[in-house]
Amino acid sequence: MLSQTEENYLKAIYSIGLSKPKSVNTTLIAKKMETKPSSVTDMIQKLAEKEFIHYEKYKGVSLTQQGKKIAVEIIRKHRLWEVFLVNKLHFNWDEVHEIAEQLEHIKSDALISKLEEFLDFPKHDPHGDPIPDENGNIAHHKKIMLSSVETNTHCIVIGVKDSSSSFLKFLDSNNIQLGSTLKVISKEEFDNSMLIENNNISISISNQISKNLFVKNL
Amino acid sequence: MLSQTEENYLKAIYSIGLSKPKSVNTTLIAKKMETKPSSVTDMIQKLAEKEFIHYEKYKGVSLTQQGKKIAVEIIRKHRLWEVFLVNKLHFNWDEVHEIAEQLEHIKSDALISKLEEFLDFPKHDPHGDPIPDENGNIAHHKKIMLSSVETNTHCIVIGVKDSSSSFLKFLDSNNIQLGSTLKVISKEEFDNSMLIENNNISISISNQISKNLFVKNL
DNA sequence: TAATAAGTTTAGATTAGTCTAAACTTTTGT
DNA sequence: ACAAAAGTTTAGACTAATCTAAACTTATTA
Ligand SMILES: [Mn+2]
Ligand SMILES: [Mn+2]
Ligand SMILES: [Mn+2]
Ligand SMILES: [Mn+2]
Repeated sequence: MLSQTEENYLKAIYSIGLSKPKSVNTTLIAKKMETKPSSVTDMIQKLAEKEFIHYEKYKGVSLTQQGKKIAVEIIRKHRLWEVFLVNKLHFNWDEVHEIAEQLEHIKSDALISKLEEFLDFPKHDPHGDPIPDENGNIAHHKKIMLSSVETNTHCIVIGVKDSSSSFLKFLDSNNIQLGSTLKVISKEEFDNSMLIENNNISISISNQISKNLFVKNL
Repeated sequence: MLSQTEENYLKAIYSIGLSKPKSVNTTLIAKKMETKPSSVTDMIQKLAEKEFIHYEKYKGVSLTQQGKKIAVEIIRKHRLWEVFLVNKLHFNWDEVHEIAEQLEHIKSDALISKLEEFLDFPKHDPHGDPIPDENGNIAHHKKIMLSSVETNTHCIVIGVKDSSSSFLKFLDSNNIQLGSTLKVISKEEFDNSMLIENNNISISISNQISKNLFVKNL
């Protein structure tokens, strides 16, 4: 049975791998895990030994089939628990990540399958990220950033890229949620900020923000 | 912050202390924790150092105020999670202990208070054990064993002493739940077995069983 | 009450996860 | 192309939790 730490490393390697198609290296893992590169080296040697990752000295790592399976299972659990925390316990979407970070390590297949049923087989977590099914399949629908939406077009918010509490609180304070319909009023060429309309209220949004909001066309 | 292991030790010391009013000694803790006495000695020295227990070499241990507070908090979390698993996820009462053993270590005060509210402030876990309130107060109502109920008397099942899966499954197979009304038909002096009636069906019950069922008078 | 048994602690290892400092390899930029 | 910078690994140390074997203390009982 894997330790929590090992599970967290596999998850970190998986998620770095998604955004960085080049090799997942020691420094990136260290940053993600908030630890030192030397600690990472120790751990990846152990994980390679156990055949959860491919590893060649100085060349970075990638997940094996086994390793990927486990990473996705942890992500599935993490996201289901986040749905529970928001939908059932009424946590705000910026408060759930830390707790899910712990809950994702509870070991019980029966628990997660009953939880999924209790939640009515949700397809997305509270930040719009897809929930893998019990076989590890993830529905990756392609993500359009709000920043690339044409002027005078309507769109619906379907996810956030950055789930930091500060970003989510900013969205809350502007009444932007998953499902909100936004209209792009104008774009400022100088700094790529944009003026958008939400609930008949116009808001000015920096490029920093609009790059972190995923939308779909209405 | 306490480790899971430290929390489990404090809980074990607390629960041994309830049944054994004499000193809680190394061997008993080792048995409960399924570990060796030498490991227990190491741990109790650490817990004494941190002032969670009183400890005198060769004389056993007892919880300090701080230690007791933590033990009760863990028990509160354990029992609330058990209620969640049975009432919301529809686990059977014999399946929840192991999972709650993990869930009880999740660190989040907000989580447990929202969970408690979600469950509608339950007073008892699925085995009839009282759930401590957020201040650590436990309602210990005195427990009558079925074995000591008079012949021809009705009573209601309010708890089980032994929550082992095998005992709970036995009760299931005889349709005995918390809240079941039982009538004592007769007692056998020879082996202290008794004949009882449940849902108009009579069942013969060994003393082993009747000593592990808590009831209240109807 | 003194020998034996039972229970407890210590000494010395082991494994997991982490760290710093030093050594080593790869990449980058003249 | 080669020196400096950046990145990675190793060596050695530390803490937490566990173990076995040996030493020690307390309880039992003849
Ligand atoms: Mn999350
Ligand atoms: Mn985690
Ligand atoms: Mn339990
Ligand atoms: Mn536990």
